[in-house]
Amino acid sequence: MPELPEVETVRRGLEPAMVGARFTQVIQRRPDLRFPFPDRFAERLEGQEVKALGRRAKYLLADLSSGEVLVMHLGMSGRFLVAQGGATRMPGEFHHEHGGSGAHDHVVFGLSNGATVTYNDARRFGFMDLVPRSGIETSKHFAGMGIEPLGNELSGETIAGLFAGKRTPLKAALLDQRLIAGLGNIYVCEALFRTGLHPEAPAGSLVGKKGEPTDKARQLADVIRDVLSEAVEAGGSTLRDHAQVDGSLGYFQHSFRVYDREKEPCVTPGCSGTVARLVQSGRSTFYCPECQKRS
DNA sequence: AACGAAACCTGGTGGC
DNA sequence: TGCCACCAGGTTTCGT
Repeated sequence: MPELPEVETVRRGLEPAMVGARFTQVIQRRPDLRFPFPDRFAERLEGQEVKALGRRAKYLLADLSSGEVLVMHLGMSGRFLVAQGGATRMPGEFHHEHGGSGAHDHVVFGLSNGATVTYNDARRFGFMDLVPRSGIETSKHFAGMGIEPLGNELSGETIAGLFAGKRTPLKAALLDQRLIAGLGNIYVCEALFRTGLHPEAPAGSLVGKKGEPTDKARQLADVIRDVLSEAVEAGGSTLRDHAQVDGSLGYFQHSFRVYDREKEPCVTPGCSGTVARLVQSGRSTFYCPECQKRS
């Protein structure tokens, strides 16, 4: 589910249920997800108040009164569902057979406000960790992480600095979380299409002779911000299941221009091209060969 | 150093 | 209908 817009959507959904509440009971149903849970995971959470819920790239960070931060990553299939306490469960809203709930509910957080937050992850590529707030920037998850694409750092200049001299394809450079952190396969495809850049063009081709950004580099920075913002606004993208913590759907998938549109006509007005698919470092890239020329 | 492929796991789908 | 190969929003690890 999760690139940056989906994670941000989850954060916004979890915030009212978690912030200001204490963990009253934490049920951890297995010893590991992608990685082992930290020692005494449930005990270190129980009794702690969630002071704030933040996001960095594709990570969720719950600030705890203990001074620790609950770090959560959703991997490919991680989902959260919030059930409000007290209220009778809405029949069929979620917890139905294929709703992503039940078989792969790995963690259940009971909160002092009566809410129940369930983490479900069929493929278990997600993980959770507890790290001290102080020094979180240098903790293993965040040391070396790239810039936040919705933050102030992203610009043509920073892209030029990050991509200078790189022969690696633009697609790979944009997926590299050490450079820009938060983009994934969908939004990279969409951003390259909107900018009219070929996914196999070398990253360094966005940098001028004196290290200055090309026009395309500046345009790409704007496009990345736009596409991510629009997706957040739409509640993320829903590919196989709900995107939001109340079981509702994101709808940005309806705004995809190239992603998963192989063989469909290019949406650019007047373009007679057809969306093509290629595989780069093991992942599908969708693009329009007419609009996105190697430069 | 830099790159790509494979690995991790389960489930859905499309083609026969 | 049934089976199976292939594909999936991510990241780490292992070979070149």
